[in-house]
Amino acid sequence: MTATRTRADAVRNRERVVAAAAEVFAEKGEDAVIPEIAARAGVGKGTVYRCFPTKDHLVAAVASDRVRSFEQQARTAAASDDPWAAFEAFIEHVADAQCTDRGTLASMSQSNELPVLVEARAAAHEALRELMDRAIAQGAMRPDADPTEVKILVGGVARALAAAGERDPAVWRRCASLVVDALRA
Amino acid sequence: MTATRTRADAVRNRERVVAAAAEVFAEKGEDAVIPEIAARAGVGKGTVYRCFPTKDHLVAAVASDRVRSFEQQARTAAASDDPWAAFEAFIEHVADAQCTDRGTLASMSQSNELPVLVEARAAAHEALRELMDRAIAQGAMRPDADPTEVKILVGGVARALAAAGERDPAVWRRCASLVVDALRA
Amino acid sequence: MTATRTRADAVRNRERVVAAAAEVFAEKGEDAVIPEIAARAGVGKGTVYRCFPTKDHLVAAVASDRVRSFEQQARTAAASDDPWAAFEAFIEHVADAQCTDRGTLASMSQSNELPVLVEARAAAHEALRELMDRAIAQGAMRPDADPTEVKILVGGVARALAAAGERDPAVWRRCASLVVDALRA
Amino acid sequence: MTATRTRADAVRNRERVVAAAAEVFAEKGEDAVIPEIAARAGVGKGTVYRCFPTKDHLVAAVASDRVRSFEQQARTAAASDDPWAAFEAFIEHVADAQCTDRGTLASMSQSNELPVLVEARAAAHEALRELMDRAIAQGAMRPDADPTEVKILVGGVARALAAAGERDPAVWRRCASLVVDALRA
DNA sequence: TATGAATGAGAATTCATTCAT
DNA sequence: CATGAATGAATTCTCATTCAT
Repeated sequence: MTATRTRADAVRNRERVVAAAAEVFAEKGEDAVIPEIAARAGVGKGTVYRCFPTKDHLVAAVASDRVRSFEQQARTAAASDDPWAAFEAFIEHVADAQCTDRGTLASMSQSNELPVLVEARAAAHEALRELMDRAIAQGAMRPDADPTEVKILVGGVARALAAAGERDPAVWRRCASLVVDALRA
Repeated sequence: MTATRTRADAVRNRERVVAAAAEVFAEKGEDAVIPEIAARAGVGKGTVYRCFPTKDHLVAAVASDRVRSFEQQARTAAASDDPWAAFEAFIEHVADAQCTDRGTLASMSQSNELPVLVEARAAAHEALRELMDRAIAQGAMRPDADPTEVKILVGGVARALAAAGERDPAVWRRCASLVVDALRA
Repeated sequence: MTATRTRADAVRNRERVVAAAAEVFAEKGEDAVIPEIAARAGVGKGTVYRCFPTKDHLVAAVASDRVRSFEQQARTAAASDDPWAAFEAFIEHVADAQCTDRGTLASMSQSNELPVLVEARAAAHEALRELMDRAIAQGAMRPDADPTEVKILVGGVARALAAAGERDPAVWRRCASLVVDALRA
Repeated sequence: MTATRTRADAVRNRERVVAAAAEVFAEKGEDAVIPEIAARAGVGKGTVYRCFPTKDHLVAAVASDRVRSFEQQARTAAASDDPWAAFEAFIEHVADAQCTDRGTLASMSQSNELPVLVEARAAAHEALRELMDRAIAQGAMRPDADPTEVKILVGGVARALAAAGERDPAVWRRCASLVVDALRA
């Protein structure tokens, strides 16, 4: 019971750290530093290292949170009556989310092979595969469409928009639309 | 004579530095360091700083060289009898070039706004616009195709493939093909 | 009753901490850290600090335990019928004990001047002096032999063997034998 | 020629760093830190790292300097007409030198296996072996005397004296005398 | 009282940039 | 001019110690 109380604080701090990290990664990308994350979270550096033994663990935690969220949305989309429409919406959502942080999270975590992130990626890949299989079965998506290439195109658009510093939502919406067009049956 | 000689040496040094930097950026990406570039060029660090006042100036020089090369190829393609076919070849070439250095140069220079690079980007943009205008006029490219989006898609594929550490040329060729498909009339 | 119970728990905790610390100091030497000692003792770090206000106090406690044990053995040896033989056995035992933990405890506590350790050292010194006085009186030990030098030689052999990472018992047995030879009448 | 001038400065700095390191190691032992060494040498931290890529390299440099000096003295002693007397003098000198820095350098470098130090140790070992072989041939040293044990005893005395904080030269002179006695034929 | 979360000073190390030679 | 030695700010990460629960 006493432990529960203490844990509550720790959980709150951990969440603050993750939230602050997400913010700082989004703003600074590769240049994000632990001291700023700690300051933004309102905790000491030591607390960050208590929650995440290395910076990579923190990156993995933030990135896998996002990837897990994509997975959930892909699963929901796959259960839709109109998988193709759900796929279109999914792509748009993913591009949107990745653009929000200027794509920096994706590039930061690219070489991160910590299990939590590796597993999240695999799960998301499976979910996307199922969604696409249904869209193909529906006859709306070209039969040779592959989840790997979708990830490359969508992730690439996010990265490129970030690189260009492009902020106009219309631009990425149009890019997402091109990706969708490329996959249409 | 002495001055000429000296000037010639300086030019040679500058070229060596740029060449060495291109190599090291391609290999090490963000982890490229000045000492290694200087060593690879066979000059002292001081010489690098004589040619380029900051590391960013060196990045801009290397990146703008590449962008200028793309510009030239776009201009040549625009002069082709079959602009659409030339466009397809151009896309493939650009993707290839960016994959060669694993996209690291692109990401390194993304936030670099030095004039030499800004101008090179603008010139390349114009050249690509002309190439695409001709392909559209030819009726082979969708009329609403925009150079901005092409750069985003192609640059994005290169970045994403680099991020994934994807080495298989077949993968990026297939991605490039999807991009082309998305732009076909 | 409650107070007694509590006191009993506290004593048990203190003993656990000391035992765990002795283990960890022996294994890790200077790299021993409080968190591991606490974990090994099955208590929280806070409990360690309740028992010992600083790490030095803990080191002093562990080291003085060992020194006190040496004192007891020296006293027993001094009461022997053959003090010289008892001295030889004592030297061997001490060298053995110090080698067991690779001499790390001795080096860790070398600059520790907390009273508990200072007093233990003084008591052990007295006990050794008595043992040696008897061996000298017996005519087996050189009359000018001094406890200070014995401690230096034996402690030194232990430290040096630890430093060399020497594990072969034959080596330190031979060194101990040289020390004994040097003291023989 | 120009290079020679520059090198002169660098050499001076390197020597300052080594000297400062020897001082700080002697005073602080394992607690010696690079910033203090740099400050004592009157250079920036970066300069220390320019001379020695890691702290271990610096430790190895300082320690091997000393070991090489011991080697030279052992070689000179081995060439003496009276090897036993030279051995006695050598032992006294070594104990003296090791006591000067409270033996801390010996313990710091114990686990350092950088080639410069490994080689210095091996050379010193050979020199000591030759000196002892001559003393044994002279009939003054016990025939079973072994360089390894001598190093253990002498190094041990130095360490133990350091540990005891013993400063009185008479004490270590007497200890050295005991070591010599133990080795006498 | 016991716990362990939080702290933050401080360590090793790196590297862009400056400047004496 | 070229060189590379020197600098020191900045980064990641550790751990003794404190203190809220």
